[in-house]
Amino acid sequence: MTELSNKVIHRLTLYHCILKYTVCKQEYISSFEIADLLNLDDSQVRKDIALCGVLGHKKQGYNSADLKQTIEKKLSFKQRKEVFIIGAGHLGTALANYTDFKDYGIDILCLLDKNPDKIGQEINGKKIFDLEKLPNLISRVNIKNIILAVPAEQAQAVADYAVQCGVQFIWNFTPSVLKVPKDVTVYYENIISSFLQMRNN
Amino acid sequence: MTELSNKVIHRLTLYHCILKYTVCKQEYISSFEIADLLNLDDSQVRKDIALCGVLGHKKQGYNSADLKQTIEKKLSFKQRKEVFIIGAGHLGTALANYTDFKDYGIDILCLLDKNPDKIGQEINGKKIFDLEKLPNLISRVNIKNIILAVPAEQAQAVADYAVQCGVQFIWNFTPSVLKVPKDVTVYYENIISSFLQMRNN
DNA sequence: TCTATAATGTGAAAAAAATCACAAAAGAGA
DNA sequence: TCTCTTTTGTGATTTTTTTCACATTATAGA
Repeated sequence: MTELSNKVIHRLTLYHCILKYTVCKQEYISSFEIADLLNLDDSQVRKDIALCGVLGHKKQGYNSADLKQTIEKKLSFKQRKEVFIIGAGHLGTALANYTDFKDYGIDILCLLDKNPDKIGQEINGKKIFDLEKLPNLISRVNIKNIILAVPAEQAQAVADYAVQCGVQFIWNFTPSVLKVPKDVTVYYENIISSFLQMRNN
Repeated sequence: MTELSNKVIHRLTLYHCILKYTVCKQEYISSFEIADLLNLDDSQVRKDIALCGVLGHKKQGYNSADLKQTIEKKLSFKQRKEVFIIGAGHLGTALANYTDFKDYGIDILCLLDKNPDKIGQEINGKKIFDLEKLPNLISRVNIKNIILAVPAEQAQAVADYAVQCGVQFIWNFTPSVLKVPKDVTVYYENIISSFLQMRNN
């Protein structure tokens, strides 16, 4: 079982998006159809699919249901990752409301915020706790993953606090680079960067 | 003036995030410092910076203010792109509230939605119009760019309508692949794909 | 049953990206 | 003033990714 590169994972995710909608409409899908929708080279699509171990059928293409399911397995949609969202502002709220997350293995346990008006409220069935409760929560459920969705100015300070509480993994939605110890992983989600790339093309 | 690749743009955006915070604290920053914060190779940082045309100083590094400003120029932060947000749900609302956008050249004109309860309301000073008004708006301001932030099930139908109204450019925040004519550009913003890449590392 | 063709699967080549390695030089400190 | 060190700038190399090209073959239709 080969490791997939990020590029391949990204494309497979897009193939899966296509399959979600075509699977009930067409039994087979060809590499040309997929390539055409995404402006890719068809041989690349075939190579990506080959990495998943799915075999196509000459003159027909790939079995949609089979391919969809295999991508899900290969990308481990069933494997769970539980996270706290820190920051219950607009972005944190949008993420907490993003119901698709669970289909891909993302479980949002609850939100944390410093704003007393927000503490105690619920978003999409998820409680908002006082940020001070983070150590309690971590020791109780032993989850050390957070989504950071606070204003950029507060990002470093909140990250420092989270790290101090034992957080090991930060999915950073703020447009800021975090200084963290070597054993803590930060993954940058940067909408601005996407935009600038987009504009450049 | 060389074209920058998407990878370079992505990294430059992150360097800029660092500079935003260090520029007032330290006059010079070295390729090693940047590389260390982002887990990159230092020579790569230097090559990226060289592409911007910024010269460093031996034994000191790069002038922070100069580098920051040059990145802004190179990535055209000042160049504006005006967009409508289609979908005033949680995601659309979060995006409309994302005040940083304007610093990077993104101007959100207004939102559009089909929900009568939302039409007429305002988010962060931006009006929510009836989606039916899209043709009027397009002809009035001649902006043909949209951010698509509707539920995935509706994405294709709404995209079809938008294309029919003359939209040329779609920044697609829904987890779905859109079938559009060849002259329409779709740019996929896929949080799920990021997550799956992240998990794989 | 036969044939034409549309699709796969995959080596080979090309292009792009990342890493390595090191000369050069500017500044710090003796 | 001299030396040592730190950091840049950049060729060369390696690795990764993409594209090209085509042999193969299963199926649809005659």
